[in-house]
Amino acid sequence: MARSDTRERILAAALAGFARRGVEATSLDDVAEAVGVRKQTILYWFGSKDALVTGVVEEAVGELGEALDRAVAARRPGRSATGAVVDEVLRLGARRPDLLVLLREVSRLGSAATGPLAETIGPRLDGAAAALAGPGADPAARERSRRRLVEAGARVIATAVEAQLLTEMGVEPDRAWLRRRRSDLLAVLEG
Amino acid sequence: MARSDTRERILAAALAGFARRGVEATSLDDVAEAVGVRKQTILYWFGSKDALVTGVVEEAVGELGEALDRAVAARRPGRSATGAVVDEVLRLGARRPDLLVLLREVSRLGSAATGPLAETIGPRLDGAAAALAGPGADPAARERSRRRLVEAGARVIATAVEAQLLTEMGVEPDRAWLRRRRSDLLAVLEG
DNA sequence: GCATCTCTCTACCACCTGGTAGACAAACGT
DNA sequence: ACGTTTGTCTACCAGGTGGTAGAGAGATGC
Repeated sequence: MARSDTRERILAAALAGFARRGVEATSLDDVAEAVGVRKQTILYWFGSKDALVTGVVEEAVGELGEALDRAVAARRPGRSATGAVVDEVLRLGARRPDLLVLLREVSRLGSAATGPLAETIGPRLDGAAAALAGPGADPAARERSRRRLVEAGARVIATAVEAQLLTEMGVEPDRAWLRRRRSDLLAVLEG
Repeated sequence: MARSDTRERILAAALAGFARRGVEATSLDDVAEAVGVRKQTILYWFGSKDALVTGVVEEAVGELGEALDRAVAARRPGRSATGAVVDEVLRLGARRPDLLVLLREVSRLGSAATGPLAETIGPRLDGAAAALAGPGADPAARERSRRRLVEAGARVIATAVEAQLLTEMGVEPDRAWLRRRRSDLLAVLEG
C-alpha cells in the first residue's frame, strides 16, 4: 500500500480544525470528513483524540523550532540573532497562521494537555534565554531574558490571533500592519 | 418569588464559560452547574443556546458601550477623547477580561452569530469614526478612521487574549506591560 | 501458495448534547 | 378563597461524541 500519507493528512486537517474552531469544538468526524476517511482510521493512527492533539502540537512545535533554528543558522554574521528570529516567526505566521493560533487554543485545555507542550518547549526556552542574555550572564539576567521571551511568545501568538480576527472582520492585514507588528515585537525583546 | 436574579447569574456564568473555554465547548449543563440550577431553567430564560449566546454578547457589548460613553462624557474638556477611551477600555479589560475575550470567541461562530453583533456595533462604529475624523471630514477620511478603529478593536481584543495567555503561562501582566500596551494602542489610533 | 502485516472499513456502545413536554409549588391579582 | 402567572423541576428524546471489536482487502515475505 505504498506507505500512505494518511497520517500527515490527518495532522494537517486536525491542525486546521483545532486552530480555527477550537479543539473541543472539532470532532473526529469533522477531521475525518476533511481528510476523506472514516473516524476509525484516525483512531488507528492516533489511539485517541488526546493523542491526536498531542501529535498536532508536537508537529507544530517541531516545525516552529526548525524554522527558528534555520533563521539563527542563516543569519548574517554581523547582526544579532534576534532580528532574524523575529523575521522568521513573522514570515511563518504569515504563511501558516494556524501553527501559532493552535498554541493559544491548546493553552486553554488545562495542564493535562499543556504538560507535554511545556516539556517540549522548556529546554528550548532555556537555551534561547541563555543566548539572548549573552555568554556569561548571571542567573538573574538569564531569568529576565526568559521572562522577556515568554512575553514575546505571548505577543507572537496574540498577533496571530489578531490577524485572524482582522481577516474575519474583513480587514486584510497589510504590509504596513506587519511592519508595525515587527517593530513592536523587537521592542519587547530588546527592551 | 421576589423577582429572582437567576437570569443575571446565568449570563455571568455563561460569559465566563464562553470566554474561557469557547462557546461550542461550553454546554448548557456546564453553565447550569455553575449557576446551581438545571439546564431547563436556562432554557426557560433563554429559549435556546443561540439565544443565550446572543444575550451574553448583547450584555457584553452594552456594558462595553456604556463604559466608552462614560469615558467620553467625563473626559477633561481640553484633551482628545481618544486617550480617555483607550484608558477606559484598558481599565475595563483589566477588571473584566472575559468581556473582551468573549468577542474573539464569538467572532469564530460564523456569520449567523456575528450578524447581530455587527448590527449592534455597526452604528456605534460609524459614530466613532465620524468623531475621530473630526467634524466636516470628507468621506474618504471617515473611511480611513473607520478602518483604524477596526484595527484598534482587533488590537484591544488581541491584547485581552495576550493577557489571558500570559496568566496561563504563569507570567502576570504588570503595570509596565500595560503601559506599553497603552502607547501601542494610541499609536494605532492616532497614527 | 500461503501466512502475515498494513490499512481502512462496518457495526456497535455508552455517554453527552440541545431541546420538548409537562408536573408542581410558591407568589400574585382579584 | 381561588384561578393565574412565574419559576424550577423530573422525565424524556433524537442525534452526535469518543471509543471498541473485529472483518476484509491489498501488499509483502518466505
